[in-house]
Amino acid sequence: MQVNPVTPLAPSGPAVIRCSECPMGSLCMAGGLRPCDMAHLEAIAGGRRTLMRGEYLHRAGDAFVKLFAIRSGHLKTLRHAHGDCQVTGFPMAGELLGLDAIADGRHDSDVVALDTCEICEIPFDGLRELLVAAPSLMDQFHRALSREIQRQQAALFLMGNARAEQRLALFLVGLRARYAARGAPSTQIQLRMSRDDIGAYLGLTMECVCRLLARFRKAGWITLTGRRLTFVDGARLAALAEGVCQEPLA
Amino acid sequence: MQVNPVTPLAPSGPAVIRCSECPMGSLCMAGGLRPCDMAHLEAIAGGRRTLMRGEYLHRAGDAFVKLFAIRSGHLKTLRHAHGDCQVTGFPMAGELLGLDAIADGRHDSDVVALDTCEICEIPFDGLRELLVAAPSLMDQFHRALSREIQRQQAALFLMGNARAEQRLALFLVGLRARYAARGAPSTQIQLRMSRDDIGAYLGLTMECVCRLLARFRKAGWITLTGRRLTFVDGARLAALAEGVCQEPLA
DNA sequence: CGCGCTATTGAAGCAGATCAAACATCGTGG
DNA sequence: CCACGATGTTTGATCTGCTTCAATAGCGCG
Repeated sequence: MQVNPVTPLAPSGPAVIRCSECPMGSLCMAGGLRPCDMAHLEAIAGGRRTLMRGEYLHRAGDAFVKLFAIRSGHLKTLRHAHGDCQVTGFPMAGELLGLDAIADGRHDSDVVALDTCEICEIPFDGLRELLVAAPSLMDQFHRALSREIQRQQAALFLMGNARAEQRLALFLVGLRARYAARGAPSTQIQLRMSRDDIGAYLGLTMECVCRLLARFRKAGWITLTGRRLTFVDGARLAALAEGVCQEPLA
Repeated sequence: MQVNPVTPLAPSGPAVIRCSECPMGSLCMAGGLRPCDMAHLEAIAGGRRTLMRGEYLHRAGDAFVKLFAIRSGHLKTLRHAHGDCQVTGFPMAGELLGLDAIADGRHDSDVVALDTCEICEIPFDGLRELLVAAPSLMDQFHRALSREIQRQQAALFLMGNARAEQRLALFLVGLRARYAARGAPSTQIQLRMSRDDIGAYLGLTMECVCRLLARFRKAGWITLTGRRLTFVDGARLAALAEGVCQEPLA
């Protein structure tokens, strides 16, 4: 029942030093680069860092010096203001962190590891110089920035228009799709975040998330024991996520 | 009572041809550029366009060819999916549009003029070449992208955590701040969008927006006749926006 | 002057929040 | 090994803020 200890999502044993050999290359910035540009990127993306569960990659207010690329592991990004706290995302392997800090040279969110994470550090000053020399990398970088805007807009749309049931369904199928995009098994996944985190991400309370998960389970769309989630009727779930309103689901 | 017909927010009479002379220069991408870089930008940012109220700058699905810089006027950006429609922003003079379309070469939102607008067109291919040649422009561009991410994150936070009263207060003080940042009179402003638009932006119904505006009016914090809004007790409104929970406001 | 659109106000219903309590799960130390 | 507390999850009961539906009022404009 246990998955193979070495999967694209588990921390790899010895640190991989080259972007060209990184299993996440196609998702991270290095995707679609000419080999020589790749070499340049490797040259500046020297730093590695390992985070244990609960450790912070950075906190709101920290000076922005580097971008971070996730080599493996799962994290959550947080934003707070006067007591309230919102989870803004659950970044995972192959994603880029810190893009929102470029504008004013200071991070405005916390980033916490949900499990053991391997992180690449990309000094922004070095990257800036490199972008000028390697246009394909620059394009890649701009796409990454733009995609981040899209992601936020989609999330915003979700919060504004979808009701709880739909939000959660969308969250689940989105999560599944992200694992699938990484070539990882996606019909059965281990949730790395608490119900509370999910709630804070979707703008719902923990209790509400629980009840909805129970409904999905009773409807036979998923099975869920603890944080082990299995998609049983993915199509039905996806339909709900798309807003196709079916029977009110008792 | 009528404002001077020539203000930074009104469409200027004869088209200004040079970025260096554009009244919005400091807010748009040209801010803080070396004069020679400015000249380059002027060279590629040739196209001008005037939109009348209700006209579309572009629609979801349109191919992405140019970025748009707003020289004057007000617009709204829309996103839809299966019937539902969300207003994602009310861009105004000095802001850049289209950054979300870079990633996949296709716009995924509609942009509609709320009044007469003058728009600069910046061919993206030209800009890309220019960025390589002019590092200061590249930095400026990255800041613009990053700031857009921040804006979306802030909006997301709002939707997730703030209740209706606070959202609307935040919307109003935000609007005021944006006028102030442009050097325009900001204690009395003309809303360019309908109550419905405000609702669709804040994730509320039009009725709810109306009721809240009525409350703010009764509390003596604003006056509002039609779309003419005056801030009377800005501090109180700002306090509410910041989440300082005061008396329940009858 | 009357038509159409936007805005306002009222009454009723409901989705999700809040409060509260039981129940797993898990690491830890006796 | 089990008892233990800490943490996370589940379910129930009640409450409330916002939506929905409906009707009226202003306002601009031909």
